[in-house]
Amino acid sequence: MTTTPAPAERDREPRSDTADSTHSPDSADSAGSTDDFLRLDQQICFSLNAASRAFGGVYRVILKELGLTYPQYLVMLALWEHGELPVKKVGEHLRLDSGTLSPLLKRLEAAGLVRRERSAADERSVVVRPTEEGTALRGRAVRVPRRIVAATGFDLTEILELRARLDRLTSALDTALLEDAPDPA
Amino acid sequence: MTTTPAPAERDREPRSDTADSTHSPDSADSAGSTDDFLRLDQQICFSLNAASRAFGGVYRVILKELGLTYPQYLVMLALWEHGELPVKKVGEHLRLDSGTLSPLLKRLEAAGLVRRERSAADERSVVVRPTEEGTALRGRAVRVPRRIVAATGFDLTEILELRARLDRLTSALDTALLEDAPDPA
DNA sequence: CACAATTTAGTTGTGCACAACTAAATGGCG
DNA sequence: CGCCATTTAGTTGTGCACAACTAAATTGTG
Repeated sequence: MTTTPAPAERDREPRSDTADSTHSPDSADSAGSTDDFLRLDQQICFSLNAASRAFGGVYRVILKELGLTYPQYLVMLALWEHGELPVKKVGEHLRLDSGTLSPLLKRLEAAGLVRRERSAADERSVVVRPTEEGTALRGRAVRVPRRIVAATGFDLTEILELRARLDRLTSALDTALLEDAPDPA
Repeated sequence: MTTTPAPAERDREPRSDTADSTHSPDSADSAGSTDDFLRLDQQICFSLNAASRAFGGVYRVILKELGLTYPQYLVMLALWEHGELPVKKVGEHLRLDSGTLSPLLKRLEAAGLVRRERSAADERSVVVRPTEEGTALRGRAVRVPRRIVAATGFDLTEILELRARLDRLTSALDTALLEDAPDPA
């Protein structure tokens, strides 16, 4: 118990200037009005991040018995759905690039769940397909989503609504990123 | 675009591969329901994850001019709010353990933004406090949240609602984890 | 007081995310 | 045909997340 002296910061009161989005962010300290926005528990991304990691913990426990990590599980989901995919397509489905996928797929291959082979038609492409063992794993994975949903305590309607909202958020953020950091040259 | 021969396996209803002993009893209301749950685009965690990483991209661009990563920014937020904190408390605020924080704080210290010193009262504890430079950075960080909010395209009401929902989700997941995980018999 | 249990940071090892880069194959174009 | 821009995976390096562990200080209890 650290017996912190509690150095008497200013009282942080949830000021009701919240909708004051047009207020100029100019002057230096501005310790009053914009203060609230800097509070940790006001940050949407923090809540998002925390939820994502909380999910990670639950998935870690549940997927342990399948011998998968969560990203590996996502790859297997994509393969179960599509049968086989070039690395490129896997990356599109999962929003991951080869820097993440190459070692991940190598681990899945080492675990005997997928095989990777260069496409004959296009030697640049590497096609990933589940092995028999990988396909068999699907039977054991079927119960995972239900257990996850149960852990959230949300009903299906609420989940669908949240999902829609998050997808819209992701789109907006992607768009903002493209508008802000272009280098079209 | 790889001119995939389109293996025509789009429609899969492989009920036969689930010959395991433990038959899922509950619900099982309609045909194909289990199948749908395994679809990638049905997974709430995937949407959450994607949103979290999309945020990461936006923060990366915005925080670059402050020389901070997102987790480093969160630490600075906590320090700006509380003045100084032992590592333990930082971890509680951010839901991070020492395995993550120790190297992160070391990098912040190397950047000259914080100092770390052993508490005299309790030699186990290490107190983190912002340097003058670290405190000064706050002035430049003040406008970050507004830019983030702008990038989402959400209004404040919607953000608050989403945040509340996510926090509730995180609580539920944490609870489920505590109930499920420990069985040290 | 002695000493075991707990608390607190730190270290090590594994895996993911992503930027920046390399290498090889492909396709377009003169 | 020869050449070059593009596409596709892979590699390297940095940083975060977390489990499992260590070391040291502190606390509780007899």
